[in-house]
Amino acid sequence: MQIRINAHDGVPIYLQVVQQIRYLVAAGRLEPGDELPPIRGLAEQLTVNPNTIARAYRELEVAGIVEKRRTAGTYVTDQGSPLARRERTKILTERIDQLLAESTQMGFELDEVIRLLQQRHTVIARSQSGENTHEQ
Amino acid sequence: MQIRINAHDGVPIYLQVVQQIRYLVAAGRLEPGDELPPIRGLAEQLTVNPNTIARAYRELEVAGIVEKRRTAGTYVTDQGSPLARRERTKILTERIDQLLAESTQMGFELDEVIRLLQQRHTVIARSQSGENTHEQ
DNA sequence: GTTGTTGTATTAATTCAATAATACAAGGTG
DNA sequence: CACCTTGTATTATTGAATTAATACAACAAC
Repeated sequence: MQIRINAHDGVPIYLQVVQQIRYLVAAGRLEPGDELPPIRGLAEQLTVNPNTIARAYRELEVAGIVEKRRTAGTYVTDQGSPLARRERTKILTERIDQLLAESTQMGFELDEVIRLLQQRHTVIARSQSGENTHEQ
Repeated sequence: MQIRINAHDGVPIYLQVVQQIRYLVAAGRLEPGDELPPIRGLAEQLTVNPNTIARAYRELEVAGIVEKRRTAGTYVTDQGSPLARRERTKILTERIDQLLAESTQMGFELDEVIRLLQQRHTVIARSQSGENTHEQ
């Protein structure tokens, strides 16, 4: 399991783990049914307390990314069953409201926001598939 | 100055003040040139330490929302001079990238995001002009 | 100059999230 | 059963962010 922790960048360790595993799943490097490393194993590998990993796994479980089987380990879920669509829409709506509040505050018009959104989408999509295109 | 503080909702007091003043400015209830209440006055009104209000005002100043005149008080800026467009675009780009990452993670397509964005924009715009529609 | 108002600076107390130490519970396998 | 591996629960420690106590500095009005 390729996970890198940076202890001094302000982002809590458990969050770094959550984010990186989310990314691995999103990228298809971890597929439904795959087993995650046991809590203790990953904790040891990262030189971190098992509770910290347990917390990360718990968050991933709540988010519907993984499921735990009591004494048998932690597995990537079948996806599609992560959260009901209604729930996901609710979360997305919150994020969008926040974005709108800030962009309005900064004096952007709606169509400017949408234009930038589309632009970033293509930029990001390209850098995901292609390889290292530049960012910025 | 109509500001309401909720001491028990997890959001730091200074941030609540910042957000509410930002909102007052955005809504036009506070106009360029208007004077904010003196730090001590607002602190007393909210039963809070003056430093807490000072911090809020400082953040508003950094954000370009207000300016301080040494011993004469704190005033809403002329706006238009808040942050250079390039700087604002940079910030907005960060927010948008974050939104895209999350929405992709949750399985939304770009046009779903845009559709919801447009929808929320009209909903919010309506509730702003109308008056107090429900918040929550 | 004195006084009263404005914002500022320094330091201390407090609170809370993150992490760790440690012990517990459940289930599979010989 | 005995044992090993899995995740869980409880409690303590730590460190950063928030808030407060208190004293300072600048300027305007008298």
